[in-house]
Amino acid sequence: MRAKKRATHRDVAKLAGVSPAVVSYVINNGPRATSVEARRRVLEAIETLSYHPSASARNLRTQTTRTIGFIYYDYHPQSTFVSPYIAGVLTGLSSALQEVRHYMLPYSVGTGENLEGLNELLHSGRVDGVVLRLAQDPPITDEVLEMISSAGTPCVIIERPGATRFGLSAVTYDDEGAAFMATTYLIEQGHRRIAHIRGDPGQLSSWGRLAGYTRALLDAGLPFDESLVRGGTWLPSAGAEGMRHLLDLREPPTAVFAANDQLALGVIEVLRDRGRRIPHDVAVIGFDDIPLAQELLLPLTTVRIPFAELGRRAATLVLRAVQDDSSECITETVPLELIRRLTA
Amino acid sequence: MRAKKRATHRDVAKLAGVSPAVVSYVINNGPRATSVEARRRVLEAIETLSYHPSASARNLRTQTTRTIGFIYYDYHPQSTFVSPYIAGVLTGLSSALQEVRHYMLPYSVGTGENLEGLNELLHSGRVDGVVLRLAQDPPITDEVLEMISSAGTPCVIIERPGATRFGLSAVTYDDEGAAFMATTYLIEQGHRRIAHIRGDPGQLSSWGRLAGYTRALLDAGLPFDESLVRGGTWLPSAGAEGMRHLLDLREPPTAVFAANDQLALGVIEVLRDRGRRIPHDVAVIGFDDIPLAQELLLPLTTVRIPFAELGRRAATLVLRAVQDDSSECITETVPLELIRRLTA
DNA sequence: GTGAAAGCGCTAACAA
DNA sequence: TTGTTAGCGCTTTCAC
Repeated sequence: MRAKKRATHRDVAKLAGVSPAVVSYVINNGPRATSVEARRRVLEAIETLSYHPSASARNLRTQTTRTIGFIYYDYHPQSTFVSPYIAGVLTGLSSALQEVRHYMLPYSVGTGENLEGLNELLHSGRVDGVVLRLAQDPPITDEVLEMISSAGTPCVIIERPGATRFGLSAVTYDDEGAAFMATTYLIEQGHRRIAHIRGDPGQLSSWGRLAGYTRALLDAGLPFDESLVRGGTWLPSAGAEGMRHLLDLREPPTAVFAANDQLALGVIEVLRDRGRRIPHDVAVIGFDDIPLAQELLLPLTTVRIPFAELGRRAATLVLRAVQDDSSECITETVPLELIRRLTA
Repeated sequence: MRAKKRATHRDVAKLAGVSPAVVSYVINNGPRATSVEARRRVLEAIETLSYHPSASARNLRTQTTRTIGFIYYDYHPQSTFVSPYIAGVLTGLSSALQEVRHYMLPYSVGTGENLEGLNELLHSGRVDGVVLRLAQDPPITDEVLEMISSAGTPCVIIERPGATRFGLSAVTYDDEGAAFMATTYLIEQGHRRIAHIRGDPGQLSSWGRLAGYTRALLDAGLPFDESLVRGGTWLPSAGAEGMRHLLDLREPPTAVFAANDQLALGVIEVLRDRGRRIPHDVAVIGFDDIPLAQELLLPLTTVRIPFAELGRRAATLVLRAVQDDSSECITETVPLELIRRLTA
């Protein structure tokens, strides 16, 4: 059954009694006009033969593939896609591409041999362009950027501004501004002692969020109290430990701004164990808006990062760059939003 | 810069002073042997020209693409990849493919027009085979299966046994058996009143898990008490509501087997609010082992579904089917494991 | 062990 | 409006 050979455009042409060129004109609606009659016959022949153009032949002929690579850095080879961050981007990117009949080819880098594979991917013409989502720090980053830049493949970076050195477009967001917004919101609610659980100091986001928190305090004329800043990783356990320390303070905070939702989860667990009421005794704000945040018994107030939107915008930018070689490279910053739920 | 044309095998041949055929022999290590000297010169020329073979040309010539499609059903277009289920499969599948230098092309179905796109994907020769991960019930399923089957593309189904009607291989797991195992474990711990929070009755898993729970009770000579079965969706809220009812019973259960981890999360929140100690007063077991399960302050005892492993096995099967057209179709069942943590 | 040449299936330039 | 044909870059058969 699979032995039966697929029909080609020649078969269609023969059956329809036209030349192969006309078949192409009909399929592609151009670049030449066709008579109504010819068109009808071709369409009919296509139908009866259940003809589908060969993607490989088209790709070769047109030197284009309708495919965009999604290059991502592999933090945890065991569970890459499980991270809501990459997953969200992937969702937006793939659906945006699918809407315009393009395909997405995910490719993970992180190990040396994958890097060689990436080079091949970039140079083999398998993709028309790429979207990049790398971690913000590891040394691999520059190597990858260098590789992509020198391959000349149109590229858009997600979540990493300032790749301007390589002349690449980017879609990013403003950690500092959002942290400022979240903290200011707490202040407006009347809080005066506001703690911050920070993330991994090895990642830029962590610093941006800390900076926004600090600026909000200073702007409001509140003192910056170092003992109110805890944490140091992105995991719930750090949130829990941080909160325990904070509660043991002589003057505990009445509100906590956690650098991400996982930390906030840990914070909340401890508050519950200690019998504190949320948000009455202690208010909590997270960051990211992971899916679980709204499914909790006590839905989490948090700053939403619209990951899917990042992916969609990246799709638009990269497609534009593919189409118009001379399009200038720009950095888009998507606005972040405070999602008010029940914890603050 | 991007205007500069890429080198082709002819350029390499010319520079190395050999014929194009030899370049091919060297690149592919065959099918003909080459002299050491010729090989050296070709390799050198490749290096200096930084030549990379064109994927499109190869695909056309060899009628193969080193690409496997991953077709998935789009429950939530907004957050497809966020589901740990699809995400886990994707992780295993993509890394297994990448290891053998293949590519993965995710394609979401769920809307009518995507279905037409799927047909094109299958017939255009853009992929050598596909892996399918559909929901277990929606009507779209049969249509998709029919389409794939008639396209003759090698295909492996994930998480859905009994597609034997279409003669497709499958990788699946045993819900009933695992539920039996989990419940039996609770019985062995001395529990006599064990509740079950079930999932969405529209999905097969939900029934399998209920069946395993029931069988375990009967096997142990315990009565099946209908009032101990609650739930009806997969969401934490159903777990919470179910647990509230259970606690209000005249004789509340001492253990709960939740049909998935989200439900277990809801169960646990309620137990905490009501001041019950876990697992001392009430033991809780979940199902799935979502990433969060082990990050909780009280890590969750649960049945692990090795999603990444499902993906890896599917990769193996589909690659085999692609290579060997006549390979028979088989169903692999991956074993499920009880992960003992702190809630039971 | 190597070269010449055919041809994978398509698009588009050229000619009519 | 249509037919003819070259050629995208590669692999592989055939001839040497």
